[in-house]
This record gives sequence, C-alpha cells and structure tokens, in this order.
Amino acid sequence: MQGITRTMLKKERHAFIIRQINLHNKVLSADLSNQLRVSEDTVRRDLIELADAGKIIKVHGGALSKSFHFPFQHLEVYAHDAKKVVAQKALKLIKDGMIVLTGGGTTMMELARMIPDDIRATFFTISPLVALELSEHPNLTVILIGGQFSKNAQVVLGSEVISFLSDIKVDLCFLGANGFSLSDGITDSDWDVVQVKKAMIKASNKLVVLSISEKLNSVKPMKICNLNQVAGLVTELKPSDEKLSEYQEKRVALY
Amino acid sequence: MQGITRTMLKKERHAFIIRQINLHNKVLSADLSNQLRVSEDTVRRDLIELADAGKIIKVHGGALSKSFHFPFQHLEVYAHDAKKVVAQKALKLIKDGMIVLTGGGTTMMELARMIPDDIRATFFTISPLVALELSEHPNLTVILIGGQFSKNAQVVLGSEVISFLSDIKVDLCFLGANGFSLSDGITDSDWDVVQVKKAMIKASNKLVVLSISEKLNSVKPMKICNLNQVAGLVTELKPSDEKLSEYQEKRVALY
DNA sequence: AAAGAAATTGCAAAAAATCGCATACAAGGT
DNA sequence: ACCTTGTATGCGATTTTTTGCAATTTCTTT
Repeated sequence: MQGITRTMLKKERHAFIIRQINLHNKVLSADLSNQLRVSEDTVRRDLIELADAGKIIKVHGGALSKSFHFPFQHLEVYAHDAKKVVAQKALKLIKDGMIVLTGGGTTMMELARMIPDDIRATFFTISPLVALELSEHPNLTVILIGGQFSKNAQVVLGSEVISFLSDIKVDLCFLGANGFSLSDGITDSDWDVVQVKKAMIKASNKLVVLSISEKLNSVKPMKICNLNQVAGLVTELKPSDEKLSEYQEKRVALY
Repeated sequence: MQGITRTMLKKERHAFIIRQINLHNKVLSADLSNQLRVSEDTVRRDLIELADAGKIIKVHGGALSKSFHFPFQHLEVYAHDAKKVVAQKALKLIKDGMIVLTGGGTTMMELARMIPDDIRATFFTISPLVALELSEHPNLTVILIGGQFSKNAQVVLGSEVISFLSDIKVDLCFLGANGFSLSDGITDSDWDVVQVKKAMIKASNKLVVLSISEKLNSVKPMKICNLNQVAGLVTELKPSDEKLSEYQEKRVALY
C-alpha cells in the first residue's frame, strides 16, 4: 500500500480512538477498522494497548469509555472482612480535634461507618459517599471538596480539587493505595487520580496508607509518591507479619 | 441475523438492564428483549450473568433489583408519585448542551434518575446524592460543588459554596422550594440554605422551581427571592389547574 | 391435571479473539 | 552501502465467545 497506510501513526490512531470513545462512549472494532483504514487486527491491538494503559475498557466487539461504569452501589465489597479490620485499626489514629483528609474507596467507607460517635473532628474528603457516611456522626464537621465528579473513581477530581487542596494543611491523610510497593511507593493507573492524590499528600502533615495485604507489592503505571513519604501503613495483617518486615525497615509505621 | 451490525455490546446491555432495574425495581425478560433488540435467550443469559455476579436477583420471567430486598434504598419518599410527575415534566426543560445547576431533595433525585441517556449536558449540584445519581448517565458532566456538608439538608452549604457559585453562570437552575407563595416568593427556614439558594439564583439565567402542589402557598420565615425571579414552576398539576391560575397571572411559566 | 409460559439444553453458525508467521519499514551500527 | 535488530502490520488458520433456534423440561396458573 502507499502513503495512506503510513500516514496515520499509532499515536494518531490512539488519539482518534480516544476521541471517538469520548464522543460516543463506545466504539466497535469493525467501525474503527473502516474509519482508520487498517485491519481489525491492528485496531484490536490498539485497543489492547489503550486498555492496558487504563484509558478504555475493552470488551468483546469493541471498547467502552472508562466513565462507562456499572450503576450499582449495592455490590458486595471484595475482601470485606479484611477491610473492616483495616478500618478498625485506622480508627485509632484519629484523635479528638484532628483535621483529617480522606480519599474514597470501600475501606474508607468502612472506616467512616465505624467512627465512634464521641469523636470530635473535622473531615475533608473528595468522596461524596464518604461524606454522606461521615455526616451520620453527630460530632464531625464534614467538608466535601468540590470538583468534577468521576464516574469511575466515584470521587471528585480535577484542577478544582487540586487548587482547593493547595490551600489547606491537615493533620492526617488516609489514602487507599491501588499499587503499593517497596521500590515504587504508591502507584496508580489513572492520571487524574494520581494528580489529586499527590495534592492530598502535599496538603497533609502525616500520610497513612490503608491497604489490604493483597495489594502490597503491586505496581501500577503511574507514581504518586515514594515510600519515605508514607508515615504509616495499615493492613489486616499483624505488624509482626513477615510480609511487612521490609516496610518496617524503611521506617514505615505499621498498624 | 448477522446483516445487522451489532450495535450494542454486552456490557452496554448489562448496564442498561441494571439501570432499568434500578429505575423500576423490576424488569421483564420480554420487555428487555424488545428494547435491546436481541432474543429473549440472550436476555436470559445476560440476567444469569448479572445474577451470578450478585448484581440483581433473577426471578421467573425477569429480574428484581437487589436493593428491593434490602429496605435500604427503598425508604418511601413522601408523595413519591407526585414527585415523579414533577420530575418527568421538568425533564423536558433540559436541552442538549445545557449547563444546569441543581439543589437537592427527593424531587431532584427523581429527576436525576429519569434523565434519558442521550442527553448531553453539564450539571452543577450542591447535593452529593444527586451527583451520584447523575453520574449514572454516560453523557453528563457532573460538577459537585464543595463545601461544608450539612447533615440536615444533605447538601453542601456555607461560604465556600457561595463563593464558588459567584464564579459561574448557568443556563438553568432547578430549585426545590420549601415554601412557595404568591406574596412572598420562595422562602425557607434554614439560614444557610437561604444563603446558598440566593447564590444559586444569582448564578443562573433561568430559575425553575420544582414543587409538589402541597407546598404551594406556604410561607417559611426566611425569604430567598421574589416570585418575579421565578421563570417557571413545575408541579404535578396540569398547567390549567385553577390552583395555579394566580401564578400564571404573575407571568410564571407553568409546566 | 392440562394449557401455556418460562427455563434448560444441545447445537450450529457468525463474530471476534488469538496465535504464528511473513513482510515491511525504521533506526542504527559496522 | 550492507546487515542487524526491533517494531508494526497484515494474513491465514485455529480457538473461543456469542447468539439464535429448536426440542425438551420445568414451572405457574387455572
């Protein structure tokens, strides 16, 4: 084939695909193959790449926008018991009068649910769900940070959030970790989430990571911060567990 | 048949089914087969998959929402049917590409739930619950406004909100009314709510009040705005209803 | 118990995914 | 230049998924 075939580079195709997905929320491999004038094989390989990079969701026959998620809030929580243990331990870190900043996630929800009613504290959060849960407690002040609401992450993201965070300094920040490892610290796969989490860390004096042990030693594509910025790590394991020993050596407090 | 290009991917169908179930609390296989243009067999297989994943409850002839069994979300909304009618009518005011600002309340929730998937719009809201509901729709951009979360009103309130609102100008604002009367316009009984609603009105070009007829002609202690600032009023009554005639005279559009 | 609706099962065909391989092209390195 | 190396792409064969249909079984309902 001549020029045409080579004129559109892979990156251009990717950009085109993302545009299409943003526009229509979905794409069919066959359509893309037509529009891009490449074989369906190539399209599929492109989709695989984009899916691996976490930018789209690949399904049989095409791909969906990441923001296309399942509308069910009542799904059972994975590893629920472990998360409850994590939340229970994390509770002890909250002292009266503290200003706390939290992310989203099921573990944080559990924590929010378990906070004793007699604790008096101020919570900043990027998660509406966590805010709703926290508001059940009489002695908490809950500040919900505003911004664009992300359907995938179920938290607010974007510049609005980051700019708000840049104006506060809290005592304690609870963060869930998508990826957490000795060598790479906290990592994640969503660019917007990474930006916001970075800002959250910057806005807090002490960072505590909540994570079930299963997520330890996993690495995602994008870095949020190094291990030395993590003051504490809460898992469902006993601090003496040998899976955690290497973190202890790095002066991460274990709970 | 294979001639027809497959237009809906499996996950899309699943999402569609879940949404239908959340909306109606139940679905019939036959209906879904029609709406999705696939055989009932396929629908049944989809239902099986969703049921296996614990997302729905499959029954003879269709499926039920899981939350239907948990009285969790199913708390009754007062005058639910009337509010549904109000929401239905208000829907028609939303045009493609609009920027809409909304408050909280059960009527707004109903509206958020009923928005068709093909509408493309941007929603600003002070209610986390509404934000969550809106985010179920693929083509909406949802901006959750941040601020102190009020346990009573279940919306964010305070200076943070007001300052944010002062920086935007939207096409349309949907507001529920606690008190609504010919002489005193919109009134409310919570000072913080009043401040925020005032700011919301100022931030929008067109104000539409959603209210069940029961709340008409009631007055609360604090004033939000005069009737002449209200461009439209949506109730469950027919516009020709005589209870509304005096509002019509004041040049409030009735729906 | 009988009629009818819904579910299950087996099967076949279409669509999509996967895998191996050959080709084409770019980038160097010698 | 020539060769090597690595990446990208397309093609064909094979496998897996998905889907609809028909035959059969299992409810519901009356």
